[in-house]
Amino acid sequence: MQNLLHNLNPEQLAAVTLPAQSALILAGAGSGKTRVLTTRIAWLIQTQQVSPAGIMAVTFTNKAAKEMLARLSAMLPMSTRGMWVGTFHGLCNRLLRTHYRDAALPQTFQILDSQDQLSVIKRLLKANNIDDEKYPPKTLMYFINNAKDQGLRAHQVEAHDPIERKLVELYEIYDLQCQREGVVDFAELLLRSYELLARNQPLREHYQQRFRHILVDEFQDTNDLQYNWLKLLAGHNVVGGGALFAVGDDDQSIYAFRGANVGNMAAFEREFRVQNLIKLEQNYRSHGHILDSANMLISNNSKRLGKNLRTDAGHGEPVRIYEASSDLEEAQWIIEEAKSLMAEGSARRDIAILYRSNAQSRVIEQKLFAAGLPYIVYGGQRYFQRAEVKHVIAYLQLMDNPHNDSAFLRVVNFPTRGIGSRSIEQLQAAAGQQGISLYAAVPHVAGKAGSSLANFVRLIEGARFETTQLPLPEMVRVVLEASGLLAHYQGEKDGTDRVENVEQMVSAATHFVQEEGFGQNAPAHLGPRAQAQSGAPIVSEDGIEIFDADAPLPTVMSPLSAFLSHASLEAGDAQAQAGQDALQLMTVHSAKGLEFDAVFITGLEEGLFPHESSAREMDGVDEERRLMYVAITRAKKRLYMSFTQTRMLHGQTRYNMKSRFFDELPEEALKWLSPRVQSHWSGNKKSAWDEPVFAGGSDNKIAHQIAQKASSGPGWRIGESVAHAKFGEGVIVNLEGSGSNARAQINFGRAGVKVLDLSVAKLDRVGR
DNA sequence: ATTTTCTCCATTTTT
DNA sequence: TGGAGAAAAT
Repeated sequence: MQNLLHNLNPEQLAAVTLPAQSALILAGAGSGKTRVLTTRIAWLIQTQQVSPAGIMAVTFTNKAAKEMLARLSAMLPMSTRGMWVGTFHGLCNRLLRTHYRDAALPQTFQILDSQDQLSVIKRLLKANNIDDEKYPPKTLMYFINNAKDQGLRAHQVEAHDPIERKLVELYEIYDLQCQREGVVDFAELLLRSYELLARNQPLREHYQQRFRHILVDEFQDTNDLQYNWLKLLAGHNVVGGGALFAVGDDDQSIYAFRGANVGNMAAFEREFRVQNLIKLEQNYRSHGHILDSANMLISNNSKRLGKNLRTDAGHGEPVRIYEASSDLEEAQWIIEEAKSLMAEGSARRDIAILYRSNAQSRVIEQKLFAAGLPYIVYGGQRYFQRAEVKHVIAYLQLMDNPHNDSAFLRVVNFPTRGIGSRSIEQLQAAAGQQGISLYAAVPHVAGKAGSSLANFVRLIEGARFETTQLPLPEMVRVVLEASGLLAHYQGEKDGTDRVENVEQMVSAATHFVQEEGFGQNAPAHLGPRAQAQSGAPIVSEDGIEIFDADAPLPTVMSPLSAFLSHASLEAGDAQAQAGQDALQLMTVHSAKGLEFDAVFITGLEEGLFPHESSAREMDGVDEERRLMYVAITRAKKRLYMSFTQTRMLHGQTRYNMKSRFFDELPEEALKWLSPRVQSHWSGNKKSAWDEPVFAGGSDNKIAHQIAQKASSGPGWRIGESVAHAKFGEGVIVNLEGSGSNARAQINFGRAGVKVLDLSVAKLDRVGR
């Protein structure tokens, strides 16, 4: 106990030991948020305020959930059995598996990932003869997910025009189709379990009674449906409801584009009448100059809950800023700097190179490759998303739930077995007419097509009966053989990677069975669920079936069903070599939650960061600023920022101005490394700007004035920076005409792109 | 049934 | 510019 609270700062201690009421913890970057969350749980249990079974902890990613669980089991002497720790989707899946009947789902319902969902939608559009030019599948998918994220079923969505009315209609058909197939998409997991709790009073009360403490991480990322789900579970406005402990940082809200609503923080404070708002402002990560930069930048946002990070570490190194002439030169500079950092003793894995959009990584990768430096790019394809792995999964899905049409179509003719598009069309017609699945429609197709389809059905049935008694990994092994997948990839040239990936499914299954305790002979120490005896449903006084909420999943779910959920909900790691000692390349978004000794923030140009499309969105630039805030606060000791004059984008050279965010940083914390870089289009190699002029703050302004006086006059060139009285600073993007007809197309960034008559417009040269 | 050619697109991402 | 996905050609 003493041990537990040892080394917490006063704010952290206050948060950990709050009374059992709903509370909001505003936790700044690097303020020990996860530590507070886990210590709170441990403290509640150790002081006997609640048993592990009374606790639910919700996260957004599996990684966060795993980390929390790992830290908890290190902290607590007892088992974490009965505690519900997981992602929103994972916990909803658990709820729906346990109460599948009440949720009107088949026991073996399967989870569609985004890929599968899109394929269902494409199929649906085709089956209903909808013009996919007018209704692009992606648009419909976005429409459906958006509605579900707001908790709305098709009939609850208001349609304002004929297009929307059609989308609503298609949403309705989509849900019916999913129900027929026994599949649910990600948003459906949440909506279905929300509706389950909302409509089923005994069930709702059961869980409200049970979870005395619900703790939520990254609360600023919750969408409306997630917030309402939490409200329901926590028994908001219910006498004796549980306590909701929400931890978040409004300044790090960067997922509005996927439905996250920062407003949930303020709503929570108001609706739960939060007495205890605690701010964690002590930062344990970054040096002073870095933190000052972050603080000043974010102070430009309005609508903040308000927070200022502080550190006990000194100022540290200044933030270094570099202007490059091109994206290639920027990449080269990064490599030189990274090399010198490494020469000073930095490990490669402690250096991160961040960018706003994925496309920016290419140039950097090329230069890194040429320099022979090892690197890892985050993001990309996950293990369970790979085509060959999805094929294996499709066979397994059909064995568990043959009505999954997506799975059926994926493998009915893979490896090829003479079932062409004509046969499939026939089958789809039959299935559509009867309102049944493709699998069920097979007997309705006559002729040669019918018999090859029947053979496929026999293959699936055979595999199922053969493997009913087998442990999961052996089941997978049989499927690899029986499906012909393994042979197919073995016979493929350059197929070694695929053979490897496909065979790895067996070890993935082995690993899963051990981890989750599904094996009959799983040793008792392996996991809480392994120790449980098979539990029978408990029937409440109302006669409603309430399973023992601690019932191990094996009692409600077959190992295969569980494994398939796992494959959908935990796509696996994208980068196999993660953790290796290599430079870390990633988008700013994926850097959230991570920290590095040294960080490069690249491409800080108007239009790129902040991104131009953010200008169109409500509070878009504020969100970009929060993104920049996240980027800055990743750095512990060294922070570099760079921008370029020219950049290749979509096959065209673009001339950009430096990001407005530079104007929002404290000058005393910055060190400008380069003068205005010698422009490659200028013949004059010996300009005044070859010498470093910008040592920092005040010098900068003086240099700026001198530059304007020294070089105003005609003879404009593309790429040159200019100043206009009304539009401010801009970059010449194009020149047209000559003499008195000469006009310049100028990108003024915030003011947009203007075409100005050079004989009329008063322009000044700018040396930044 | 596979390979080649064309067309389209282009923030950010987890589940 | 370059990658993915679809249509077209062998």
